[in-house]
Parts: sequence; C-alpha cells; structure tokens
Amino acid sequence: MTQKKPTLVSLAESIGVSRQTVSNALNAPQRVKPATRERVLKAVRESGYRPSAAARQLRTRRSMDLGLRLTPATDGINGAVQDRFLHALTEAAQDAGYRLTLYSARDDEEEIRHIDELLHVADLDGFVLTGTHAGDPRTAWLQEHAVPFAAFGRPWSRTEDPFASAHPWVDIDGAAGTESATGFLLEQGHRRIGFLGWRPDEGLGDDRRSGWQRAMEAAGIGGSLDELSTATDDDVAAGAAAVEGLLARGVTALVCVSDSLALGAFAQLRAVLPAEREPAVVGFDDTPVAAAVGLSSVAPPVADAARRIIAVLSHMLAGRPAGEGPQQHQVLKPALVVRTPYALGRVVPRPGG
Amino acid sequence: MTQKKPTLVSLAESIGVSRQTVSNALNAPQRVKPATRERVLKAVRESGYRPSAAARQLRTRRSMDLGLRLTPATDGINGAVQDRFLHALTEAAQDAGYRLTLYSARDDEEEIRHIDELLHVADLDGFVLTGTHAGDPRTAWLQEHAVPFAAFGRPWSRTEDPFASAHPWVDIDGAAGTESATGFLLEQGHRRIGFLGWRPDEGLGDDRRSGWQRAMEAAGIGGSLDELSTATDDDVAAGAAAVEGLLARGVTALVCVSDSLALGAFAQLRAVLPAEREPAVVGFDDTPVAAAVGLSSVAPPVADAARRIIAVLSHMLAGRPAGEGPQQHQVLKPALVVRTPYALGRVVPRPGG
DNA sequence: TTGTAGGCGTTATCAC
DNA sequence: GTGATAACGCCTACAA
Repeated sequence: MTQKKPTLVSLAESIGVSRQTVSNALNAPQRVKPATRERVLKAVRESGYRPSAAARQLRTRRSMDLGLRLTPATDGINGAVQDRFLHALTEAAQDAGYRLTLYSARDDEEEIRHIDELLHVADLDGFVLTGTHAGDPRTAWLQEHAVPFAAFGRPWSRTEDPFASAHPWVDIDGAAGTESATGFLLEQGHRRIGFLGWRPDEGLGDDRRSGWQRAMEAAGIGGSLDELSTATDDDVAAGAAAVEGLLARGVTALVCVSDSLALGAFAQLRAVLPAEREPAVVGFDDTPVAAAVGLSSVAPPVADAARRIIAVLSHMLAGRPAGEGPQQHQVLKPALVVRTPYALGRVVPRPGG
Repeated sequence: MTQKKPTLVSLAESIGVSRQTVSNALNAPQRVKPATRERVLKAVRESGYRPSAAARQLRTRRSMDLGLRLTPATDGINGAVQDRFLHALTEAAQDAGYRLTLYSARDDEEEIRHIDELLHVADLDGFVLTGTHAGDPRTAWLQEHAVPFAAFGRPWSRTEDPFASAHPWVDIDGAAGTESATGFLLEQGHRRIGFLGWRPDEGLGDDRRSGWQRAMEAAGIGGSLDELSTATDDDVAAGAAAVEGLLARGVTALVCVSDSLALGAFAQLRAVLPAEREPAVVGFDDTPVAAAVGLSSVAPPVADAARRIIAVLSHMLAGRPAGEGPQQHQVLKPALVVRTPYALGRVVPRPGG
C-alpha cells in the first residue's frame, strides 16, 4: 500500500536529478527551471514524499514545535476554560504548520526546568505561557535566555505598564466583562448589585472587580461599594456561604468573579428568596456548569485568544519585525451570555440553551 | 549564564577523550572504565549536556514521541473526562521518557490522515486512540501499517471477542459502575429503579445499561426492565424531558448513562416531587458538574487508565514481548461517589464535597 | 577499554 | 539552473 518512505535521494534518483534540485524545487522554487520544477513536484506528489522533521531540524535548528504546559485543573469547573483554549491552540498551531508538545508541571520552577530541558533536547521553537502573574519567574527566565514565547494573560505587574512589556501577550478584558454584566443587571432595575470576588488576588480578580466598580460609579451608585463586595475562596460552597452577608446589606443582584462562586450564590439565593423572585446572578467564564444550570455568565473568547497567540508567536518565529505583524499586546472583549435559570428546581421544559 | 549547548564532540574534546567514549559512558556504561566514566559523567553534569533528540532520532529512527488526538468536546460536561485523561497521560508519558504531541481532527478519516502525516514527518513512535467504536477505521489502518498504538476503550465489536484483539486497550467497566449504582439505590429501599440511556448507541451505553439490568435481575426485579428504561439524546434538557414518562411508570430512582442526563433528570424531579422527597439519581463520569451540584455519580478511574495505557504502549515500544509485560487488555472498575444534593434549592451550608 | 569511519536526511554554500 | 561538497549531532559497527 504505502511505500517505504522516500527520501530526497531516492526521489532524486528516480527522476534523474540531484537531490539538491529536489530540495530547491521544494524550498526555493524560483531557483529551479519551471520544467524541472514541475517534474519534481509531480514525483513528490506521486511518491507521497514528506521531508523528515528530524533531519530538517538537525540542519536548520528549527523544530516547528511549540511547547505548552498543562496545568493541573484545580477546579474542574474552571478547568473547562483550559480545555477550550487547548483545543483552539492545537488547531491554530496545526494550521500554522507547528506541532504542539505538552508538558506538565506543578509550579513555575518545575515548568522552567521542563522548558530548559525541552529547549535542549527537542529544540522547541517557542512556548505558550498561561496563568501569568505578578513577578512571574517564567517570563524573566525566558527573556533572559532569549526564548520566544507569547503569554495568555497580561503581565500583572503593579509597577510596570503591561503594554510596554517586551514579550507579546493576549488577554481577556475582565473589566469589560463584569462591566457589561453589571450593566445588564442595572437595566433590569437592580441598584444594589454586589460583587463576589476572590480573596487571595493576583490581578485577575481585581481587574474583574474594577469593571463592576466602573459600571456602578457610572450609574451613580459608587458610594457604598465596599459594603456591596466580598471576597472568598473559589468554590461553590464559599459562594453559597457569602450570600447571607450580602443579603443583609441589601444586595439584590450579584456579579461573580467565577462560575463556581456564581453557582453557589445562585443556589443559596434560590433557597432563601421567595419563589417568585428569580435570583439575579452572573458568573464568569461561561463554563459547562453555567450552561447546564442556566446561569448567565461572561464568556471570554478563549478560542480567539488562542488563535491570536499563535499568530503573534509564529510571526515572531518567522523572524519578522514586531512592528509590522499582529499587535504585540491584545486585550479581547468578552461577551455576556444571558440565560434563563434552569435545572434548579423549576420546570422549564426544553429551553434553548 | 547557560553556555552554548555542548555536543558530544565539544564535550569529548574538553576532557580529552573521543566522542565515542562519551556516548558509551552514557548509553553503555559497562563498556567504559569506571575512572573515565566518572570523569565523563562529571563533565556531562557540569556542562549541562543533553543529547539532541533530532540527531538521535535521525540515527535510531525513534522519536520518543507519542501522538494523541484532541477530540472536540461536544458536550462541555463530559469533556471534563478528556481533560483528566489528558493530564494523566501527559504526566505518565513524561515519566516514561516520552513526549506527547497533540493533533486535532474532526473525524476518523481526518485523524488517519494526521497520523499518516505525523508518522512520515515526525516519526512518532506510537499513538493513543480514544473513543473507539465498532468498525473503527483507525484501528484497522494502524494495524495494517504496523503502527504501535493502544486504545482507551475496548473494540466495540458485536462479533469479535475484545479480549482477542490484536492491539492493547484499557477500558472502564461501565457495567460494574452502573451495577454498583443500582445496588446503592436498592439498598436505600428503591425497587423500581429506572435507567436513562443514550439513543444512538455504539456499545458504551449498552455496557452501562447491562450493569443496571444485572443488578435488577439479581434483586429479582427483572420482569419489567424495558418499561423502566428510556433512551434519549445526551443533554440536560433531554434528561429533564425523560422524567415524566418514567415517573408515570412508577420509577422512584434513576441510574443515568451520563451526568448531563442525570442533571436534567434530577432538576426535573426536584421540581415535580414533593419537597421532602429527595430525588435519587446517579450519574456517570463524575464530572465537575456533578460535584458542583452534589449529584452522586460513577467515577471512572481515568488517570489510572492513562497510566496503564502508557505502560502497555511503552512496553511494546521497548520491543518486549506482549506476554511478559502489563496485561494487553485491561478493564478497570469505577467507583461510586455518593453525594448529598446541593446547590439545587436547599440550604446546605458548606458541605464536604 | 578506547578510537575511527560511516551514515541517518536535510539544507547552505559555492562551484560549474 | 544545476549539482557536488560539507556539515548538523548522534549512534552502530568494527578496528586498534
């Protein structure tokens, strides 16, 4: 069926040219006479010849391979974001002619060791970083070693301007997301809209909180913001537990920093509120849980982000100047997905969600 | 900081031996005098030398790289299984000295094309197949081309014995899972326990159904099984919609083929049942949704499966006889995770789930 | 025990 | 426009 793999030499012999001409026909078509080029390309097609990546890599020092760390999804709910990202990234890389190699690491230091290893042994061309945070040792290391990379997530430094960062990154505009979520609740007539955030914060949660704050201030309700906002751990139970305090402070609707918290809060509200009052809660990340349960949520365009990351990275790897390709720093606007509550104790036959 | 990458030659020169000796010290230590070996290894450590995968691959025709298709997670809920599997697989492969390369494909044919491509250009050593089904063209193709692979999922053929299959596979014992789920409900005093399954079935759902059937028959309730069982699409809404009919037939508890269906059914039961009757529903796959909502579910040991798959595959790739390594065909028992319903309209402050 | 020679498949360089 | 020559870094013989 499929022949033994042909090589440049075997192919060249079979059509009576030198192996160089075959290589040229493939890599520098203009340097070879149209007639012979056709002859070569035809033979290439017919033989199903594919250049060996290893040999090419040995010669060119480029592996056409990118690295990505698979982070242990602590929370299965939010892990879904990584899943979607990974998918889009795989496809985008594939389309751009790159392969994607995975590695897993428990912390940043271990990741650095893996990157170092992969760089040495497999000659990876570049890396995609996720979950960047203030004082990230990985970006420092990569820059120091002149390793090409792009990050999903802006550099969350409090002192430096992320848009001045030396490395490209793509991020989601969390503030814009919560701002539109808050706006949506305002439109529905809510005034005392609370914010449920993360306790140990590293920038990302602050960003989301600021969108809520902005919307509230724009609506002239900026006075008592601290009163309307709480921070907790990121899980369902914590979300439920936070509800009581917020209700006591007159909160009638809630913008949450994550779907886990939103789900917890929603369930709890459902339990304590009178049946005719549908809880008004918006989550963040638009995870499958939100979809399953009928929870409104802010949907970050992760797939788009993945594609853009590959775009910047491959542009950089092609050796093109940073100035003329895709933007080095991109902030993507999320979309608000509005749903009618479902699967929470009320009969809603076959909703369209 | 880090020097320019040393090579066998540069290293050999620096300590005054031939490059061969270095190679031997590394690959065949017994062939080199302890004294020199030590000297070489010391130099290796100090220089941070790592053999180049490309060069080695070119010579040995082994890439130490495995391929895995990333399937588009149709249902975000069940996609979580793939996520966990991928994780464990990455780690296991890493530990076994293999790298993992991802590719994405929309269907089996496209996957075959990708495999073919990767085989030619990147010389992948083997593949991990997921989602096998009856008449799977991929297994046929791989066998025909003598490509090493292991599958997550048994060959779902109706005619042939999966345990006679020529390729190794690891699978979850779905029947055992639903059987224990049914047993659990029987212990709680339920008799008319329904089964909610998939409509277009390709073996996997049948397997799960058979466990329920077995348990019911063992309990002497085998008479009206058809009446107690339904099949639908795999989504939350379908699960909810199926409830009415089952209730009409006197069902008091439900074993479901997936968490999506279980969630839908649960919510619907919650709505129509009197408040003091907690719905008795068990799902399958133990997804984050089940955890978040407090739904009992059958938990497949995916991480374990991943490790075993790498074990068989690397055993095979090491050229060891199939007889003496890990079992070629393994069926893994899932565990039942029992939860108290949560997040569904009742106040359960801080449950331990 | 150690060293020498050759080649894996490709591309860069430089003659012709 | 085309083809010879020389690497890239490694490993597997075989010779010393």
